[in-house]
Amino acid sequence: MELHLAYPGLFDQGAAAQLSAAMGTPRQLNPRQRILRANAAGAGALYVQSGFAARYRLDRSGRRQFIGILIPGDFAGLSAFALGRLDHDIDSISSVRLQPIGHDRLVAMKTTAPELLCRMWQLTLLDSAISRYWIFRIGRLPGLARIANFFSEMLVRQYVRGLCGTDRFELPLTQSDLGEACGMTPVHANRMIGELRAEGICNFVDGAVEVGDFAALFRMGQYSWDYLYLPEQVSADLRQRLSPAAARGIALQELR
Amino acid sequence: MELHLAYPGLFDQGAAAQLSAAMGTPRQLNPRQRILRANAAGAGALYVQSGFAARYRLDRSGRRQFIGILIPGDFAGLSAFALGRLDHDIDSISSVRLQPIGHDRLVAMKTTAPELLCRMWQLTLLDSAISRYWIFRIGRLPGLARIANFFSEMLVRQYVRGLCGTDRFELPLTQSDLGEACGMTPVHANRMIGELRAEGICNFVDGAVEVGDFAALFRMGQYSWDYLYLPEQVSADLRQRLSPAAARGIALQELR
DNA sequence: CGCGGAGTTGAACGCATTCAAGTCTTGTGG
DNA sequence: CCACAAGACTTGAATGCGTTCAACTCCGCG
Repeated sequence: MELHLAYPGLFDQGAAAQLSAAMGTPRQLNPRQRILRANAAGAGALYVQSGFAARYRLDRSGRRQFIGILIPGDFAGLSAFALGRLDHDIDSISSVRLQPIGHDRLVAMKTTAPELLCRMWQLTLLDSAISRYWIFRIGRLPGLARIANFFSEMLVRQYVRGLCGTDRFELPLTQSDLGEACGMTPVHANRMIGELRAEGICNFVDGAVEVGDFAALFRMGQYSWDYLYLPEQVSADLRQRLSPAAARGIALQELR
Repeated sequence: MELHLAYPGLFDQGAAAQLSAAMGTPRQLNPRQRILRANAAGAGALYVQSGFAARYRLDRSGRRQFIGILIPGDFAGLSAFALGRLDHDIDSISSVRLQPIGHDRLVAMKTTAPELLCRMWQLTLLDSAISRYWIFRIGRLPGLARIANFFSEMLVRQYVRGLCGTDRFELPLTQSDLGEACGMTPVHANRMIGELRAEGICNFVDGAVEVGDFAALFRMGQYSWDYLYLPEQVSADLRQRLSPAAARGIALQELR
């Protein structure tokens, strides 16, 4: 089974094989299904083999705020394993194929493969870094930049796992979902998308984003991927694709 | 050395003693000093013995977005230990007393005290849960509720460590800081504070919050502390203080 | 054929920002 | 001791970004 080159820099060949061996039989979920419920007791982790899912919290009147997106190669429920329960809900967005790693298998790793468990810790820390970046995005950036920044993250996270190129990537969200992810109304999300389209930066249509101008997208969103802890080689590749000029030695500070 | 009953439910007497023993000599920092710099190589962790600090990221024009507040009993730099570097800056807000736990001490724990390291993992997951809740707060709540919700978190996190009662707590932020924490301008933060004061809910003055109406504060902010993973006993105590009626068997659904 | 969900667009409203001017406190130097 | 500068807080007024409400199109599906 393929691990999507999961988590560049974190898992080597051997670790991926070990992980793969620990996984149970996959289960398939339809779009818009509950994957994990808040407060549910932790019971192992779920590896997202394909499809997209969303972590979210509800406000008093029942409206959702996305607090994270799971893409192929992510784990759901790792924190519930370590903390005993989950503090938020997770729903599938598109059809999703999940592979469980039983609670006992994870416990067993403590003795049989401690450094694998250490990698799991790092995964949860990566999630944490991503959450912090979401705070920055929603707290500091105006609407247009917020969408561009969000798209940028979705692009990079998929790109570094070999799930897409730099000119197009899957994003099976509705415009309402997009609003819930970026802390704005669906109507406003729609308008911001329209603006990005009008400027030729990208086009969000049919559950995917067609990227017209890679560099402009990142610039518009003030995007920086430092928080994703990519290995230098991967980061350099991205920098080079973002700006071939920089690869020829011309420094572009603002792109870091 | 006192550990502030740190992290209710996570550390028992023995673990606290072990932790305490691993700590180096404290260092004192003035307000508004850099504690850790983004991209700095990880070098152990810093226990916050007293004082307040803020994690933040800068936007392109140099304005800060707070992505977390460190209160006494928190650790700074734990994630940098596990991931190798830090993705954000940390500054002191007030005077801060920090006690370092060297990188080597942490590494040594892998073999000498693995379950202590496991608790450290849980701490980082708690941080992660708090970050997610910040996304919810900033993404979904209108200005007034945002402030109330933020105050509520600061109250609960300090209360459960025995750092305050329910009628007043330290919060040595300026109104500008408050704005940076809640994703709004200082001017607007000022107005929201004024409204809370006018309604008799709380008064933010001289680096502390005087709580006029505990329950109203939480209600106004739609606050729920489920994400803090408090032990049931602690949570029950809070519930009881929040609403003595509930303790007499009258269910109040909206309070979680 | 009609329904419902997703997307689009217009117009009015309002929350939050911006700009600006002012007070108050604190610390520093004359 | 007072003068002054700087930072924190406060307040008013104008502006504008984003929400809300509403109507309409498009499309897939029963």
